[in-house]
Amino acid sequence: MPRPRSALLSVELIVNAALKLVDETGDFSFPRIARELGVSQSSLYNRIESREHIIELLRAQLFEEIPPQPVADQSWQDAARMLIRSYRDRFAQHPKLVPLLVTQTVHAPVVMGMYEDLALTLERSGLPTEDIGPAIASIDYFALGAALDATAPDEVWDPSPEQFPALRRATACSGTSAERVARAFNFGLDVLVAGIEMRAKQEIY
Amino acid sequence: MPRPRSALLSVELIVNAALKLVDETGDFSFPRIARELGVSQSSLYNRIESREHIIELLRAQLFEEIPPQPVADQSWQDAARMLIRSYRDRFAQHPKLVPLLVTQTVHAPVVMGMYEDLALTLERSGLPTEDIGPAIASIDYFALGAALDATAPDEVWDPSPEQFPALRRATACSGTSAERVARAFNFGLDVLVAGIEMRAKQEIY
DNA sequence: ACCTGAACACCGTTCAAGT
DNA sequence: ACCTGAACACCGTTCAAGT
Repeated sequence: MPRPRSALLSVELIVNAALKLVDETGDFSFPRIARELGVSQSSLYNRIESREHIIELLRAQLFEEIPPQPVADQSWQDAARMLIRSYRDRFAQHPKLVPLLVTQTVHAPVVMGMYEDLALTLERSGLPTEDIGPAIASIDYFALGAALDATAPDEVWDPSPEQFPALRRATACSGTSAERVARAFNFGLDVLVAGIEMRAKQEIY
Repeated sequence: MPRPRSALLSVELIVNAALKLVDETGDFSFPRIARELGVSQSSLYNRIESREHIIELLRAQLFEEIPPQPVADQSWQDAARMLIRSYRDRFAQHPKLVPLLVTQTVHAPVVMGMYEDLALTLERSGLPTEDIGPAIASIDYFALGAALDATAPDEVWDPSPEQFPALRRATACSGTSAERVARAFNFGLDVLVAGIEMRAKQEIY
């Protein structure tokens, strides 16, 4: 008797169903994945270990969808800008996934690859070795925060002008929420790269 | 017949119980708050509207525990550094609360007060008006990311040296997790302020 | 080896009922 | 006005039982 041609389930099917649910509803659950795949809830545990495991697989998925681009033949500034941008773009692909990712430590080796590229790039900047780690972390903080903000619902951020005049001036003509986030990201990216450049030149101590 | 001397419940009691549970376990729930206060779960809904409402009250609590310090009699650089630091310190007070806060939009007016101070400070830097919003957002991203990282469990971040040599060099002697985060925060803070200073001087475009 | 059904210990929220 | 108990529709995870 031949063994069954195809199993009902696979890690890939589970991850895809989870991602689809996240994109559509902002979250996933075992019951809903099982329903989506026409399978019982408990059978999922034959392929994956836990909810956290699924989240880790989703993170890896984010880095496998868009292959990393070679970056060695540019100035370190342009290379850094490119890496940070592509990091952000991965999150932008599935914005609703971001909140699920930020509270969990990274295990996926694919993600490490990007950190490695960033480390290599920052070494070219002339930044002292002990500053490379902090620089990577700072960039990570910034990109994560920006990704989280992009997730937030469009809210008319109108903070009672009479109480907060400077804030009103600052947010007066800031356009749509997406434009606001994009401008903030571009600004922060320039400022970070410029700041790192100064630090590398020892112009700040 | 006199009315009861004191109600069994108050918003303050609920918020304090929730914060205690978060500090101890990393989360709160209606059943556990109710048990803590010796009260039925459904009675909580007489004082608060939803789980999200409690989270918003916890955020406000974070800003009321430490009163904001006056900041007008310093250089804008020192003032900015101070504001960003105190922002981060609020999170550090209750690290396990941070993951609950980052995925929810801000409503608390207390928080707006800090943004207003930051806006006033950045105006003094000479930054063009249209850059103030992006600057505040970038700082917010950075501080939030740093706070999230401080929450993460101490993990020996040892990424198989042979695969990621630059990453290994960067993280070689980075000490404890708390030290690592502190160094990253200090580095990023300097870099951000220096970058904003350059931008204000039109030295970058 | 893989899948199912039932069970367990949790959630947030609502609502009729009591005082 | 405030509190309770019961109910509802959800969770993640385990495990004996089937094939």
